[in-house]
Formats: sequence, C-alpha cells, structure tokens
Amino acid sequence: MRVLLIEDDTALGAAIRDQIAADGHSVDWMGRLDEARDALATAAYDLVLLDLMLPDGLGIPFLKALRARGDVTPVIILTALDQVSDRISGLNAGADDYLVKPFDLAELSARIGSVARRYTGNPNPIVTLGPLEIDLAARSVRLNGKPVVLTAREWVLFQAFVQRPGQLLSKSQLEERLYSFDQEIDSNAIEVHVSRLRKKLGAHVIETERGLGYRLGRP
Amino acid sequence: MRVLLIEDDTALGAAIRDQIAADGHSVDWMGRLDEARDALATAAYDLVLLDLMLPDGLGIPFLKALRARGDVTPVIILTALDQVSDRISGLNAGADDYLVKPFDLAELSARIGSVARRYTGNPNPIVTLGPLEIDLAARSVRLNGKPVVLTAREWVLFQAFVQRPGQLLSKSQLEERLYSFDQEIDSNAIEVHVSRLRKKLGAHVIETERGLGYRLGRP
DNA sequence: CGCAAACTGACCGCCACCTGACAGGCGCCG
DNA sequence: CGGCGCCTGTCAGGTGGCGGTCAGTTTGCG
Repeated sequence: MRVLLIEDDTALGAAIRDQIAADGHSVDWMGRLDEARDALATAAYDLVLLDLMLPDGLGIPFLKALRARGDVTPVIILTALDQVSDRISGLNAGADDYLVKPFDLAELSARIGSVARRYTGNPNPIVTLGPLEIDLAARSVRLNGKPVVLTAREWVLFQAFVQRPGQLLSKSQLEERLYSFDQEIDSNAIEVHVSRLRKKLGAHVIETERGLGYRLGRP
Repeated sequence: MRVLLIEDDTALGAAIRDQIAADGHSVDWMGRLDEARDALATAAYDLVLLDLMLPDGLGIPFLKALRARGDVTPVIILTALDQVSDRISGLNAGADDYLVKPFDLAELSARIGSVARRYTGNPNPIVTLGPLEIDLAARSVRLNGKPVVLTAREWVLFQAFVQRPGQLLSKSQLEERLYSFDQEIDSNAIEVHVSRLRKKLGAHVIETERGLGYRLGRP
C-alpha cells in the first residue's frame, strides 16, 4: 500500500514513516502542502496521513479542495489540537478518521490496517438505502443492482447526504462542501446537481425542504 | 439546552433569541464580550453563538482565549464578513460552525440541532403529546408513528403551541410570532393555518377559546 | 332566535425550485 | 497539436407548492 504522509515535525514524521514502513507499506513523506499537492498530482496513493498545521497552510482547506476535486483517497487526520471542533470540521471536510497527538504508533498501525482492509480486503461496507447500494469506500452506487456512474461533483454531493442520513442540509452547507472558499457561486448549481442526481438515482432519493434545503429521502 | 448568544445588534439578537427559545432551548443574550465572559464564568452552556464584531472587541481572540482555557463548549460563529480569512481563522480558532449574515433563522435552528445531536451523541429529545411525537430540533412530527409534513408557517405556529403546552395564545400573539412587525395582516390567516394544522394533526390538537384565542389540547 | 366569531373549501398570485439547453473548459487520445 | 467528448456552471422558461384572501357556512353564546 502506498501512503502519503504530510507532517512537518521531523521527529514525529520520521517515527511515523518508520512505523508504516515496518508494517510493509511504502511511504512518501512531505513537510509542506504544496509538495503534497505535487505528489498527489503525480502518483496514486492508497492513504493520506494529514497533519492539520503545516508551514504553508492548514490541512482542512487542503482536504476540502481535495474532496471537491472528487478525490476519494482515504485520509486520516493527525492533529495536536485535542479539540472536538477540529475533529468535527475534519470529518465534515471528508476525512475518514483522525488521530490525536500524541498517539501510540501501534494505534496508528491498527488504523492503517483497518483502512487497508477496507480498501484491499474483500468485503467493503455497503450502505443500503431502499433500492440503492452505496459502497463509500469504492465510490460506487448501484440502483436495483445496476451500477450507476456518478461524476466527481455528483459523488461529493451524494456522499454529503449519505454520511448524514436524514439530516437537513442547507444549500450553503452543500456549497461549502462542493466548493473551496475562494469560489463564488451565485447560481443554482446545487439545484442542478440535485436534479442530475435524482435523474440518475431516482426522484425520491433526495427530498426538498422548501426554503431550508435538502435531505436524504426515507426509503 | 442552554445557549449563550453574543450579539450587539438588538434587532437581530432579539430575532435569534426568540427563534432559539421557540426551539425549546433557554437563551442568555449578551451584547458585549465582557458580559459574555462573566456569563461563561458563572454558568455552564451547551452552545455559544458568537458575533465577530462586538463593541468591546473581536470575537476571534475571545474564542481563542476560551479554547486556550480548555473550554470545549461548541461555538457557532455569526459573521457579516463573508471573507475567506475570517471563516478560516474562525474555524482554526476552534469554532464548530459558522453562519454568514444574513442567514435564515430556520437554518440557524437546523445547525443548532445538528450541534446538539453531535455533542450529546443521542437522537434529539422527543416531545410526546398523545398520538403525536414532536422532534423540535429536527423539525419533524409524527402522528401515530407516521411522519407528517408541515410547511414553514405551519411549523412555526405549531411550535408556538408545543413550546407552551396548555397555555392560551391570542391571535395577536400568534400573528406576532408568524409575521414581522411591519407586515399588516387584516384577515383570518391564523384561523386558516389553525384549520390546516387540525386537518393534518387531528382536530383535537388545538382547542378554540372563543373570543380569546387558542391553546394546545390535552390529549 | 340573532349576532358575532370561527371554520373551511376554494381561489389565485408569487416565489422557490426544477429542468432542458447551451457553452466554456479540461482531459484524453490519436 | 488538433479534435472530440464529458463535466459542470449558467440561464431561462416552466410549474407546483405555499400561503393570504374571500365567501359561504357553522358554531357558540346571550
């Protein structure tokens, strides 16, 4: 398994790298976000370990941008900030898991193994929603057993609903999820994507809460 | 849930306070940071709503100081500054979520409910009234187990009754609740909405006190 | 019995939302 | 490097639900 480690603390970074290598995976270790961007653009990784405080920026916007591009590489956040808020914003941004420093290297191994099993092991966890079967790890959806192909944006949007079943999501919340901070969207792009999702997955999949937003339909 | 609202705009503050109260939470409303500091020192809150521009200082340093003291009370930022830097620094300072003014009060409710759910880890508290199950935070009602869809106005009206079970509410009180002060309503709109509510939720839900107003029926 | 208050079915204008069409952009492939 | 196809934001026209108004009827009280 190929792992991208983004961590600027040299001592901690080296320790993590060695641990992962000892587990039999290959590691690329970057200390800055721009280096990490280059690495992700040129190579395929099975897992990203992301520190939240890097010398050239924050991890959360980086992760959001990654997800907005449709990248579904599993990401585990490493944070020294033992604050619920950071973990929540991290998970909201699309992280798969998080570890609070200082953490036990054995625990890191366990989490990586879990991800590895999820991604290379045979059975992926499948979420079933009426006629829909969603494999979040494999980024695939089936409607009545037939595979449905979603585009990057559609997947990000759909994922947002599946991760919070039944919860109301306002348009602005969805825009945050789909677009990075600097993008200005003054249109009905969300409506259009919802419409396209309904066309592919069935009209009842996403319900409109007039004046408030959308939520996943109860099957 | 106890909410601390820190907002110096009197009109907006009052509107937010009323909305939170309508959701069944208790609110303390402060217009200045030093007042808020005192409030936080003397009482325990489950949520803080923080405006970023207060007359005696900025919200971000206030939030940072809060977190530095180890306080993990969830904080939602209210800001008129729709700027990348403010939002990022807000989240980085330890905010859990933010809302850009002007925002819909219903959206505020939804986010508060979301925060409440995340932190308690439990589903929302359900108010049971005979055959009715009301989830104020999720804005949902069930009649004999079957979900009933209420429109925006219907919900606001129903909420007013559920919040004060058994209490008499005059038409003018309800009009105040449904409409902003500048709106002129010279009709039987309240009667019509009551009628529609009874149709959806059962005739006995709301009782008429002829010449005085309405009250929630005893099941 | 008479009157006022309340009820409710119907109507209609407005606005949030939907959706088909289109074009710019980007990657891919020959 | 040029052409092609897919993705996705924008726009405009359509529509359907929401909610205020009205009118005819019913209810309750003196």
